Amino acid sequence: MLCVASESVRSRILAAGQRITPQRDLIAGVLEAAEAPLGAQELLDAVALRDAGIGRATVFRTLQSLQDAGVVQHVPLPGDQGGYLLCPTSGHHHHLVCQRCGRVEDLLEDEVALFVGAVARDHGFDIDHAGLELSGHCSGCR
Amino acid sequence: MLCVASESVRSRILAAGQRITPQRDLIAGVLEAAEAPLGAQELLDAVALRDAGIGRATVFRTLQSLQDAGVVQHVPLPGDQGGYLLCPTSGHHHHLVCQRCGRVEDLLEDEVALFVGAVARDHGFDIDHAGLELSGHCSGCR
DNA sequence: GCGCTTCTGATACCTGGTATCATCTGCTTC
DNA sequence: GAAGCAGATGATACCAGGTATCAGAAGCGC
Ligand SMILES: [Zn+2]
Ligand SMILES: [Zn+2]
Ligand SMILES: [Zn+2]
Ligand SMILES: [Zn+2]
Repeated sequence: MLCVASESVRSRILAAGQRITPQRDLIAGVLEAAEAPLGAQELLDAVALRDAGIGRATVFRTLQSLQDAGVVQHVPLPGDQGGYLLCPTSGHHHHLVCQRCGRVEDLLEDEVALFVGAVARDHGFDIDHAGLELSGHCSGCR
Repeated sequence: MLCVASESVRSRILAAGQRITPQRDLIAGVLEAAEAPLGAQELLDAVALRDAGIGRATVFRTLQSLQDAGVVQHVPLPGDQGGYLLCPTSGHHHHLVCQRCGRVEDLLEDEVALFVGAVARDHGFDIDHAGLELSGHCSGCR
């Protein structure tokens, strides 16, 4: 099989008990090569460009599989529906996105945990889900 | 006109330069009476229950108007598309939602600003948009 | 290679939301 | 209180993102 995704991504897919198929390999490869989170339509287009035979449903199913495997995260963005991002690190974490160049940085989860803990304390809540969508302009785009 | 929304909500709509119509009054009233954020379908149903003549487009347009007027906020929720919430305070702020009873509390914006400022400093970003989606269980539902 | 299990593509469908446009109505002015 | 106009409404069609179904195809462990 012609490999499109990196070996590490392929092994993360396998580790989640999922099969490597040419479709998954290609879709993961497209996401891995992207500089910024890809929106649904962007991803569909980019995939169709490389193999027009891949069905719409397969793309969305693969996205779901990759999210389940912790390889891909959906990042909400202000205004639109957000995009999909292939992160080198597995597990739940949060992102800071540059609105101009699309550059993405992972937040320091310690800092996030500190904030969430403080909110939980102040409000007497058990917080078991935090979605953070931070965006702005990076040092280069300011 | 039979008033459904409170006088304060009506005056906030007027203050934003928008007209009071029976439809807006009713939709705002439904949101004002809700205990928890209403999803799109829930709102459509609740509105249709009170006046079946109100069109789908009007409901969504009114939601947009109320958001523009700062009267309603869209709150993202884990899993689904989130819901619409009529807040007593205008302006951009964030929410903490109980997943069980739907209870909503406003976050202390000072605390949010502190966190966002720390992230901005650490990453060298200008952060100009922060969407926070915190949810968990309140003291009563724990 | 074999076979089980999973995956795929086509298609139809669903939800949330927007565009269009002819008609109607809240609000201001007189 | 009536007139007139900007702005709102409802019907309808449309769009994007995403899911359900199902017959057929193909990955992987043996
Ligand atoms: Zn990441
Ligand atoms: Zn940038
Ligand atoms: Zn609020
Ligand atoms: Zn609760």
